[in-house]
Amino acid sequence: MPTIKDIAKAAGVSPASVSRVINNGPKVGKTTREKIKRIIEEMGYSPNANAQAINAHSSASVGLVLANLIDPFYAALAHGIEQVAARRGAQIFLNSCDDTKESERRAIETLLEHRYQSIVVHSLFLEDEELIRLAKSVPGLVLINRYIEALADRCVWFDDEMGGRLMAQHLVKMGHREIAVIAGESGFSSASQRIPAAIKELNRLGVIVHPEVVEVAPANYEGGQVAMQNLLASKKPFTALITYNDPMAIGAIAMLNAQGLAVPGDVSVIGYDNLMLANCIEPKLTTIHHQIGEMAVVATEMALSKIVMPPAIEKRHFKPHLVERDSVVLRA
Amino acid sequence: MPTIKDIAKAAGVSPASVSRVINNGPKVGKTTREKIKRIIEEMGYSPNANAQAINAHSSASVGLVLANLIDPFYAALAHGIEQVAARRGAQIFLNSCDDTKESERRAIETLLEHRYQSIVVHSLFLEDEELIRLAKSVPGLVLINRYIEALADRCVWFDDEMGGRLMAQHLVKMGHREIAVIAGESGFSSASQRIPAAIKELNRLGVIVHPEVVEVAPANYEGGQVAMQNLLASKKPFTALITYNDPMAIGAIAMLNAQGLAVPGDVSVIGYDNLMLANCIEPKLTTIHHQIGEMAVVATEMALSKIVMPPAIEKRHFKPHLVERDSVVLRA
DNA sequence: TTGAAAGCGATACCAT
DNA sequence: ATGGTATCGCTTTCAA
Repeated sequence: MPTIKDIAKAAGVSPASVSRVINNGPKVGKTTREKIKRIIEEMGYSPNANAQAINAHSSASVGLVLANLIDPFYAALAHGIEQVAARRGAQIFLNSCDDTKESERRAIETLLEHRYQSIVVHSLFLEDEELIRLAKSVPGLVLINRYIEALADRCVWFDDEMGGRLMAQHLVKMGHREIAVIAGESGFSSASQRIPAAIKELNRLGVIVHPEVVEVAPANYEGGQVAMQNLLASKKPFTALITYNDPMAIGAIAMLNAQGLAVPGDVSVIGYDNLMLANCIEPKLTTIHHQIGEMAVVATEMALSKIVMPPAIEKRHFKPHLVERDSVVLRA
Repeated sequence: MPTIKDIAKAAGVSPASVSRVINNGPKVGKTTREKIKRIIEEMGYSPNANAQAINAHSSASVGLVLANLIDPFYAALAHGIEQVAARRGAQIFLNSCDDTKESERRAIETLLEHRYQSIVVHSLFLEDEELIRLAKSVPGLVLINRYIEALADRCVWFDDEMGGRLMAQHLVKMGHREIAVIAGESGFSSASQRIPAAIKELNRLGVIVHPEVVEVAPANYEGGQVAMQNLLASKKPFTALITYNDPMAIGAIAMLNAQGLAVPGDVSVIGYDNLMLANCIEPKLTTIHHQIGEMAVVATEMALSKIVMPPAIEKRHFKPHLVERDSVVLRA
C-alpha cells in the first residue's frame, strides 16, 4: 500500500500538498489538486488512519465494552449506540468481555491504549475504585447501567430497585402469596438490585419468600429452564414466579409446559426487560419495561460530547414501568 | 497522558529500554526493568496503540462490516465472530452500515484506512466489482454470506437455493397446494436466492404461485405483520405460507392470530434461520436451519490467518436443513 | 545491557 | 500556491 510520500513523488509534488488534498484543505492550485487526486485514485492510496490519529491525538470512533452481542439485552444496547455513532459518522470499536473481571479490564485498557476519547462501558465485574481509576484519564468515558457516586456525572442507569418493587407489587395485587423467584447469575452481586428489591418488597407486603423457592442460574433461556427444573424438583408450591429477565422467564415457561403445567393457568410468570421476544410468545409475557435503547443513546451522546455538560439527572436515570400482558392472572 | 519519553526521562533511561520493557523484550537488566515498570505504574502510562500500529504496519483486531446488531441474524453472526476474536485476543472494530450502498462502502474504506489485516464483510449492496477492488489490497478480507467467483477463496456462504427448495418441498409434501409467500426486502436483489428458489421449486412441483399471494416487506417482525395484513386483504385463499425468515414468520403468525386465524390449524407457516425465537413461540416454528455461528467462525479464522490456506470448499459452503416443529401440519 | 538515531505515515508551521 | 521539515509516540537496528 502506497504512502503519502509515494503519491507525492509520483505527482512530482511535496507530501504537504498531498496532505492538503486529502483533507480538502485550502491553498492548493486547481490543477495540482486534480493531478494529485488522479494519482491517488490510480495508485489506490488511502491515508493511514493510525498515522493520522497519532497527530490528531485522538480518534473519532467510540469504544464500547460489553459482555457479548448475543444476549438480546446487550444487542439492544449495542443497537442504540450504533445508531448514534452512525449518525455522527463514528465507528464502533467493540470489546466484548466474556464475563470475567480480567477480560473486562483488558477491554477498557485496550480502548485507552488506542486513545479513544469516547468510551461507553457496561461493567459487571470491575469494582468502583478500578473504574474510577480507569475513567480518570478519559473525560469521555461513560458508564452505562451502573451508578457510581464519584462518577455520577458519567453514569446512566436504570432504577432496578423500582423495577423489582413493581414485579412484587403486581403479583401481590393479583392475589399471589406463594411466589417463587429465579435470579440471574451475575458476577458482580450489586450489578442489579431488581431481585433483592423484589424480595424485600414482597416481605414488606407480608409475603414470605423461602430460600427453597429462590433459584439462581445463568441469565438466559437455558438458565430459566434449569432453574425451573430445580424449582419443580423441590416440590415447594407456588402460584407465581418472578424472574430476572425475559429470556429466563421464557425458559421457565417452556419447562413448565414441558412438565404439564400451564401458564398462566397454573403459574403466573413475570419477566423483565420487555424484549421483542416478550411480545411474540404465547401467552404474551407480562414484564417490566425499561428504556434500554434510550439509555444507550444518551450514554453515547454524552461520550461523544465529552460530557462537557451532562444532561440533567432525570435524563440519565431511567424509571421502568409495568407492561401488563397475559402471563400473569388473578389468583383463583 | 505521559509518553514513552516521559517515562524514559523519569526513569533516567532511554526510550529504547522502556520500549523493551513494554514489549517484554529481552536485553534489559533486571533492576532497570523493575524500575521502569514501577515508573510506568506510578505515572499511569499506557502505550499509544496508534503509534505502535504505525510501526507494526498492521493491527491485531478484526474489522467487521455488518448492517446492524439488532437483527437476530446479524447478532448471531457477530457473536460467532466475537467468540473467535476473543479467543485470539483480538478486538472487533465494527462498522454498521444502515442499509445503503454508500455507507457500506465507507465502512469498508474506514477499515482499510485503519490498516486492518483481517476484515469480515457482510455486504448486501456493493457490486461484485467493487468488492473485488476493495479486497485487492487486503488478503485477510473475507466475504460472509456471499459468493463471488473471482474471490471464491475468500468467500463463506450458505446454500440458500437449497434452503428455498426445502421449504417448498416440505409444504408440498404436507399436502399444501395454495401457498402464499412473504419475501424480505433486500437492497441487492441477488443477495438471497431462497425465495426465488422456493417459488421455482413450487412450480416444478406443479404448484402455481400467483403474484397476488407474494408480498415483499422489510425482513423483520413488523414486516411480517404488514405483509400478512396485505395478504389477507387480497382475499386470495392459501393454506400455507413461506416466509423469508423467522422474525417475518412470527410477525405473520401474530397477524393471523389477531385476525382470528389459527396456526397451524388454518394456515401452516414455515420460517427460515432457526433462531432461538423459533423454538420459544407457540406453536414452535418449523423452519430451515443454517449454520450461522459456524459460518462466522470459519470466516473469522480465515480472516485472522490471512487465508494462507483457505479451508476446503465444503467447510465454507454451508448446507441448510429442515427443522420440523409444530407450525406446519398435514393439509386436512 | 544500554543508548543514539533512523524510520513509520501523516500533519502543520514556516519559508519561499 | 507550494515545499521543506520538525513533530507525533513508538520500534528497531547498530554501536558502544
